[in-house]
Amino acid sequence: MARPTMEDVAARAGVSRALVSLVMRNSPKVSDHRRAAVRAAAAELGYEPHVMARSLASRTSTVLGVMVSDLRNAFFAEVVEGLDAAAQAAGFDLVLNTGGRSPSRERRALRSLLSFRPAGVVLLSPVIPASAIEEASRQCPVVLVSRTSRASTVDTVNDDGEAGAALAVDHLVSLGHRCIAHLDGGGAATAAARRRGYLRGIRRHGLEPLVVRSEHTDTAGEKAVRELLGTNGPVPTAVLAGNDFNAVGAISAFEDAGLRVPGDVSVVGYDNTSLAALRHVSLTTVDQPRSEMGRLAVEALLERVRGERAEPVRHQLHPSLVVRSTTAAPDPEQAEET
Amino acid sequence: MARPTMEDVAARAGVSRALVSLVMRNSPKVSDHRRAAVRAAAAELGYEPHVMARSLASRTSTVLGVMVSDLRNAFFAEVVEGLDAAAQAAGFDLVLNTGGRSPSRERRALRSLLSFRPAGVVLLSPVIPASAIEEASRQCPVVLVSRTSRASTVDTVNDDGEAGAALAVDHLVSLGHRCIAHLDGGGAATAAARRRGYLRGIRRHGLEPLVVRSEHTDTAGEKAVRELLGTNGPVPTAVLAGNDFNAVGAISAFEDAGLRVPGDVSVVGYDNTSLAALRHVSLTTVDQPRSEMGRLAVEALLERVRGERAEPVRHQLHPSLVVRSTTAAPDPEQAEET
DNA sequence: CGTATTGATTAGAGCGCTCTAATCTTGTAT
DNA sequence: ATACAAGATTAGAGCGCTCTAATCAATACG
Repeated sequence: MARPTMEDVAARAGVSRALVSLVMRNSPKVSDHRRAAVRAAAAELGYEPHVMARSLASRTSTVLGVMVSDLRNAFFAEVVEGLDAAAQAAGFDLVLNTGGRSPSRERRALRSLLSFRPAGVVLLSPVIPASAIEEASRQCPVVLVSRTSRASTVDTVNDDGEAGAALAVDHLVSLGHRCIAHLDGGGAATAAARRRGYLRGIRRHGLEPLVVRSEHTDTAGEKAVRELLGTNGPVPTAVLAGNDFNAVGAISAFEDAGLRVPGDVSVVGYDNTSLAALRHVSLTTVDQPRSEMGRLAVEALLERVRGERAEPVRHQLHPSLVVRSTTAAPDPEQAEET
Repeated sequence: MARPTMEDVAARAGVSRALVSLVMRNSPKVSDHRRAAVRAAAAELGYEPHVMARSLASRTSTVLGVMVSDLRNAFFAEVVEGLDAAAQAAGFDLVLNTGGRSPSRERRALRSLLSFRPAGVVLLSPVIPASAIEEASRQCPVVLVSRTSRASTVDTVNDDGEAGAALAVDHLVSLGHRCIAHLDGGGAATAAARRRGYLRGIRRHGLEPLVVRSEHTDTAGEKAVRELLGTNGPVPTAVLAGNDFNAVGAISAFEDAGLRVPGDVSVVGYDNTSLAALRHVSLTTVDQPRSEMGRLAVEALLERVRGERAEPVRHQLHPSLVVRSTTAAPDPEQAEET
């Protein structure tokens, strides 16, 4: 298992270690003759440079640390795919951790990532306090995805949740809905913007807002809808869920209660995860360009690494509405009742 | 951004670099007095050891390379969570890559992982040829998840797909089904075992097998069912899909054709991904213990690393059936027709 | 024919750490 | 006091690489 070193290659090719180093880094100042000899020797030995040794010697890193709060959430998994694609293209590698939405675990995970002296760190929807993030940003560039920051040392990549939620409201209103509820994402980092967008949209159309506190899970969505149906207030003809999972839970609860989606009630999700795209679910939802977000996060990091930029950048991506089969014009009868 | 080194801590604490090294590694042979001084100095400077330098000097690695063919597939994402948990517990970090089911990309990804001189490598359902895997296993321990191998240098972690599929068939038969089709997973690594289990189960009950070629995606599941319904052969009263995605696609197609699940036709998935657990989907499926698989993969690697074992280990996990709402006794009328 | 000049190659120090072997302190027995 | 373990501390080499500065070879020029 002892792999060959640069020294071995040098000996075999009959040159110095330094020359092998130049060849491995594709330096132009090597004669074709020697280059070929080194290449051949390396191939015969199956030699590949040791990234850690390289990193140590060159005082640079090709590692990007990634802390993902929960990989099981398809949204994050897809952002990670985007990160990976961009990183591979730029010759970087990802060191990945999960934080499980627990501040202490996240702190440990972040510490672990930083001990690699990475070129940069991506935090996907972290729950640790801003101070911990700023502290990390003193060690290397940090970019936040799905979380905002005011620190001038950290970049952010978010979708414009306010615009996205407003988009969904506009869609529902244009279908004829007048009573539209929002299942709030509770403590989730993205929840506040979505709620603001919902409220803004509703008020612009002169309607009454109805916000039900929930969470970004399907069971929470179910529970919220049960509560909604249990009150003696008006039953909305449409619901904007906090995210896709929440929406799917809401749909379940409606169907359990004998209401058809979209016949009796329309449901809109948020994120456009692969779940929403399944024909069986076919959820109308707001798309966040996830791989694009991953790409931008890597790009932001590399700009800092290369010293091309010192001021923070706040990427705010334009969400778009994806209309599928869970929204339709409201049932005329029911609409009259309201 | 220049982080403190061991030298800085040593100077501040008034001791040698070697002593700081001992403290950082929790060596017992350091006096309490000095230990406290070093700890204090490290804390004041915000010092954390540089894992790469440590790795280089100690000739050991705390890195585990992970190549995942597709993170978007919840199954893999969940195995990665299991890997992460086990790795963190053992003080290891994951370097993660995706191969996108493309042999050339996978090769590159694997090469990239190996250049870290990792303690071991986990390959999740790789598509590269066995020879490439064996070659890698000469560099460091390799464990395969969801793929088999005969090489004595590589370990494997798989569920017993044959048993799992047979389990599903038994369940359907016990409900009274006599005509049970299987949507084959096509080229997927796990497909063959599942097909074998299906055939074995079907024959043991003296039934006629009906295998439809498909893929492990929801669109393929839909397509396969459309084909099934288009033929003038018997329409099965139950279907064992290749995996959960495939099952969800199949359900869509049945419902589009006016058949109710499970009223007219029962559907069983495979994997028990989070998708299946969603109440809205509530799919009867065969559970693979994903995080356990991740844990076992890490364990196998560490056993090799510690030299505790040289012979290959073939973990074959017992799948279990999770009965939800997509299976029921067949409609008596339709059963008579058959 | 000597001397710049350019391009190709290499020696050697050093990245931040670990690890072995040597050195320095103690405490204890004599 | 004196010797000697046992424990605590440190010097120094080295992990596999990069990078600067120096060396060497080959051509060009007056």
